[in-house]
Amino acid sequence: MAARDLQERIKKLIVDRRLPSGAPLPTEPELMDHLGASRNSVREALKALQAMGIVEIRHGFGTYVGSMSFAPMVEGLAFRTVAGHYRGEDSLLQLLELREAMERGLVSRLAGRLPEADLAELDALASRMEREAAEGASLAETDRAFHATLYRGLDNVLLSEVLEAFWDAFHRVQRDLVDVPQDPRVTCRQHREILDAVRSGDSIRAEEAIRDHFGNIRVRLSTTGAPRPPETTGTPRPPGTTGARRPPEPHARHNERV
Amino acid sequence: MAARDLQERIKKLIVDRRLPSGAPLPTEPELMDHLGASRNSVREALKALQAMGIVEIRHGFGTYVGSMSFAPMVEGLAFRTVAGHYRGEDSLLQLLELREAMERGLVSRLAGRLPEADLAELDALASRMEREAAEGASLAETDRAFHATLYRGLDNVLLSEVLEAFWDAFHRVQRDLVDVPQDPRVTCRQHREILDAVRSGDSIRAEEAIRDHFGNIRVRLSTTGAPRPPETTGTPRPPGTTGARRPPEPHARHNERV
DNA sequence: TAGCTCAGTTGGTTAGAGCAGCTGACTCTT
DNA sequence: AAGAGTCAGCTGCTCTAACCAACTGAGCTA
Repeated sequence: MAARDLQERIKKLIVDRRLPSGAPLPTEPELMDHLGASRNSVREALKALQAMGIVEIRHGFGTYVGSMSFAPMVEGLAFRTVAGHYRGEDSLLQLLELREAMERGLVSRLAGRLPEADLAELDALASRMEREAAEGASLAETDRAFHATLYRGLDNVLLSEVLEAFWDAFHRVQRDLVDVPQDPRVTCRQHREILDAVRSGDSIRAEEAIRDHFGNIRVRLSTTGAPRPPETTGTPRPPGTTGARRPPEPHARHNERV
Repeated sequence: MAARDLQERIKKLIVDRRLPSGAPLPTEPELMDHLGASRNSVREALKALQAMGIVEIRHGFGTYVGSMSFAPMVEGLAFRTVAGHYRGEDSLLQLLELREAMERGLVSRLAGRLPEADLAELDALASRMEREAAEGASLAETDRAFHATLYRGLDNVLLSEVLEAFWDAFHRVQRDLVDVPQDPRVTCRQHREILDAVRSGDSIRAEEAIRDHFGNIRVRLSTTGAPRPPETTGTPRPPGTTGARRPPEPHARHNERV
């Protein structure tokens, strides 16, 4: 009766007091008093809120209103993808398609509308990428910056963050799961093409450039083999005990909508 | 040193044992034993995982591998939007733009590719919406079903779920924050137009239909006034105590990337 | 003045007890 | 024998009390 409520009440407290990101929340004892719950329950509620990015906890320092970034979503998305991958689903490909769908829909909107400053920055990033490719260094960070800079011009923070979140989730999973045999030069050329297309203002061409880029990644994904299994440790729990517990049963979803 | 680790280790346990959604996890005492932590710490870790949708807890029954739905993301996204709205940001509009961007990018892909069965279902939904509009009933549920059915044909569960999550977040916030004076007949006509465009296979027209539809919602949003403030209860904490706590300071983001 | 130590704040962790929801088997009634 | 009610024994939930660990700022020391 209390637990779900506590989270709700803490959130209400943040909204009611108009606390901005980074503002200090009451301390645990104060919350115990204010909410009329034990320290334990308060902490569990805070932990859950922390997992949602709503609250930020700093040991020996205090709890604060979180930056509400999408870091937790990245976490959940990445795990979902990894778990699905090991179960033989094409979850990684689906994640890639999600990114592609968003970027394709967006790039046409900013073709020809990007200010010269952003274009110059993208130029610099493309050059850096080429240099890194020549040196055999990792392109990942530059690739991330390229995509982030590209969509910054949309002037929608939420959109940018969601895109970056998807990028993060995809790359984290990709790094952990598959060894991608990539040709850096192709990647560089495709980024150049995206940039050129956007600069020229040709939205059709820009969309095609994005499609080619993702098509390339897609091919790399599909060429790598089946999931590589991790070691299976631990003993599976013996299912034959009495009591309240009902074994396996892929239980019906609880997504009751009100 | 333990807490962050515990979550990680529980996740590893799920992956290593290949537990599918709905599979039972070890009980709290078993986890205490397996992880070498106290009950409290285990519970806090589980609460965090629950908030991320990775784990599902049923009182008096057991803990299970979660459905990994986007319900938690909806929660976080909705809260972020509400908080931003009350701080005077146009967070709700940004959320709407996010939905529009995705749907615009996707609808062109399925123009002309939808099987007749799906088109028939969409027809039925559009009719239902018209009936509801005539009766003065709420269109929300039918609207949700329409959009969900539309993108089901993409055969990408992740994509569908993300879209539905965005829809849910948007409507929950809209319902809580603003009173939208909507003309149901316009909404119905626009859905018909989307359906017709998709059926005809004209992807340009489909994209325009989506843009019109969202443009309509956008107008409705902007006509409503400023944020309606909630009551401000409770006393702001006195900042002048000594000790470890540092007052306000919009702290620097901790998004250190590794 | 520069540096250190220490007190007092913060959250982190552990332990033990009892409460609450659920199931399956047992018992009593019909 | 069939049905309903009860109870034991699982499950997770909440509370209390104590101690540990991170951090800051004031005051002491050199």
